[in-house]
Amino acid sequence: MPTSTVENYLKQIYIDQPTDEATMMPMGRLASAVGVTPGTATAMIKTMTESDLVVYEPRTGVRLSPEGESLALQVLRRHRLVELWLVEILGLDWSEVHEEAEVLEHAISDKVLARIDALLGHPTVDPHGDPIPTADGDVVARAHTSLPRCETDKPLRIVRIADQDPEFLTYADQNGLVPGARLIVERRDRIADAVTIRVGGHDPITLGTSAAERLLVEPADGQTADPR
Amino acid sequence: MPTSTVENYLKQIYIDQPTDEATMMPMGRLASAVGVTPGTATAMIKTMTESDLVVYEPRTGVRLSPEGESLALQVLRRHRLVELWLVEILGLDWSEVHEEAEVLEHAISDKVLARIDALLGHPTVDPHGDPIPTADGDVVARAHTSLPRCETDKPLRIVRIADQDPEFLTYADQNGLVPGARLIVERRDRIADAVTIRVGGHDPITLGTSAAERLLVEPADGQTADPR
DNA sequence: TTTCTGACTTTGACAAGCCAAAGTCGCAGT
DNA sequence: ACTGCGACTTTGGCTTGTCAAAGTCAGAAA
Repeated sequence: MPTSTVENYLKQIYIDQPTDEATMMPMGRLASAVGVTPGTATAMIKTMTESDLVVYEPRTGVRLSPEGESLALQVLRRHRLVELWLVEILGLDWSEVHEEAEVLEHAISDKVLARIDALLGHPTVDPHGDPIPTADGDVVARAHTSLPRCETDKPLRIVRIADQDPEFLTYADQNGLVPGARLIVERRDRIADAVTIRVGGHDPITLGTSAAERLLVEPADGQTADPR
Repeated sequence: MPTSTVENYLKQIYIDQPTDEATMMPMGRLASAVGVTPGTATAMIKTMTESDLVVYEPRTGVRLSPEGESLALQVLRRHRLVELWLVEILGLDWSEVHEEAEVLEHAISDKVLARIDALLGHPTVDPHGDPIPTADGDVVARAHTSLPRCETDKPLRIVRIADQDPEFLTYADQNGLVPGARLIVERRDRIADAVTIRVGGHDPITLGTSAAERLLVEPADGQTADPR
């Protein structure tokens, strides 16, 4: 059984994969993702290499082995199911559940997880729209586009908010920017580096591109199922 | 914040208090309760003395300080609420929840605990009949008698099963020996060191005194409230 | 091509917990 | 009062995970 420290390293490496390339994560980035000094990360990754959880190339970076990826997916599954449980059943605010889940994900047994999964009706996405890996490690990712890359004046629906920062999430929530919400891009301004959108009945909002990038959307022409 | 190791030591010291005497727990017993060697316990208790969580007298034993007791009660509250949640909401078997709760009790935040408490309707006893301390550290213990000390032929009700061993609990469950169940003592046999009881509609069962001691009961003359 | 710089690795040290084994104490029994 | 033995404490050592600081490398800049 991996320790919870090892689980965290695995999770961070997995999350860092931008698409699904077999690309290497630089040690510096891993270190700051996990919240340790680079030296610590190097040491940890070396021992994880012994257990065949990762592939490590000095001065290049680190990548998950198949076993490592499978473990990372289990951790992610626990994390996201717990988040959803906290929101749906216990009624916590979606902006604050990430922290809680961060601890709980290392304490939940398979048996309890299975019950929670059933209680929630075998959901496929967490409160932020992130996909929940299945018990056998499949991730059914929804196709989506980052907001700044969308055409203007087309109906869109938010699939996912790719940020865990409570401040950002609270802001999003207050402006109706939750998974499932419908919106259109009114204007894109390259010079101001901003995107103006209109959500449901609300007034238009203007977001900087870097914030807008964290909103992932899909076309909302017909009546596609709500992601939750 | 105390580590989960410290929380476990505190919990074991608290649980060991037979009644509510300010008596000392011998180090040997603490060590085996926590599952470490005596030397480890001595070392740990010394550092806990520094933080004023316990009062330690070399070669005599250890006792909780007021701060220690308050912390122990918080841990116990988490443990027992989690146990009840596992049984009532997730539908796990009461014989197996102790192990699960042992881990979860160190991972649940106050906020989540409060939600679970509310979800369960602010319960006062866990699935084994053990009292759940209130958020501010009060324990409302139900008066009870150990089965072998009861009169024969009087109606009794099980208040509590003072054992966490899954095997014993499964046996108890299969024989209807759950908190709230009614029974009468048919016979006590000093020589055979046994007690014969009859539970509800079941056939009579004969238990050794040491097993019967773990069943705590109260008189069931009138219609007292069910402990759950 | 050489140098410089920033990213990475190595090294030494530390804290928390733990064990095994040696040392010490107190009390029951003579 | 003395002796033994069992319970307790001490000592030395191990593992995991961490940091700080010194050392090294590779690629950008010259």
